[in-house]
Amino acid sequence: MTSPSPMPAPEPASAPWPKLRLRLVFGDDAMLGPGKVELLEFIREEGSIAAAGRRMNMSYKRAWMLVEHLNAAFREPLVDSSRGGAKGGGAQLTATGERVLAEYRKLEDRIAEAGSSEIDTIRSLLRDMSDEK
Amino acid sequence: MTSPSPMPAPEPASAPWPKLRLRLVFGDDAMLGPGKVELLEFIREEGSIAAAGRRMNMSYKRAWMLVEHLNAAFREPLVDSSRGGAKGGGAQLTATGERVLAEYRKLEDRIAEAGSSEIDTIRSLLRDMSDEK
DNA sequence: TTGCGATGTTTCCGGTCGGATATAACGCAT
DNA sequence: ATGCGTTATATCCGACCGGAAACATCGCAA
Repeated sequence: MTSPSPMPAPEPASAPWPKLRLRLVFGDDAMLGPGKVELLEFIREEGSIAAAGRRMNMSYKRAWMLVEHLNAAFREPLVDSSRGGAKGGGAQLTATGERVLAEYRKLEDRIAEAGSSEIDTIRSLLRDMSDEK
Repeated sequence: MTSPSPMPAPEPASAPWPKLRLRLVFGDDAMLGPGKVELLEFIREEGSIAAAGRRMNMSYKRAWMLVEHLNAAFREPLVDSSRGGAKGGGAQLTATGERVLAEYRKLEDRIAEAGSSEIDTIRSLLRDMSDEK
């Protein structure tokens, strides 16, 4: 019988390398990558551009600029922000924003699975990183 | 019946967007992405780091630095270079270099296929790029 | 009506990245 | 021995990026 051990870790936890990052490039300088996506995720959780930026160790200026670029790149804005009000203002994802976020995450999963073979091969060729500074 | 039109284009040719880029991150600043891989490919074709760099509009300094980083990141070097000789010197991929290059390209193909559904969805949400400056 | 907290916007400035440049080392051909 | 073309390496410097900070704006609450 299979061990009933309550292994809560679906991933080995000892081999996060190499980590896969993907970026969608559409146009000369318009792109969607891990950074903007994580920002979207944090905006969704925090309800604020500033708070999301702080959580990512990012200046408000940069966070706001990324949101502006995101909103400009898509037909409909991904982030809806408002000033004033009880809590001073805030921001949340639009339906399109939620959609893009979900789709990107799904894409990540699909890709990690589809490429696991090649990734393993490349990892086997990598230098051991246990002694890196 | 379906039209027997000799549609030769499996892709619309007008919609290369979004283009997918992937990067393998292993460590704090060690990574493998489209840039280094293309450099590997050109070194293989040109037999020279300098020529490959020129082909990519890249200074020799930068090209050489990328090769150095590549060689440092893997157990065995990916590029074997030599100075002097009839043609002044040259560089070519090692067996490991060929392997990594091929594996990365294969990974790209696998991923483009596995993620086509999500990519299409995201593309449908993108602003039309036909009128970009 | 005053205050608050967030968004929106501008200006300033320092660190860093990478190009340009110069130079040395190398090994074969002539 | 000299020349050549490439690899290898150091120095200099301008451009660009992004953070810091200051400030204006907004709308509700007290």
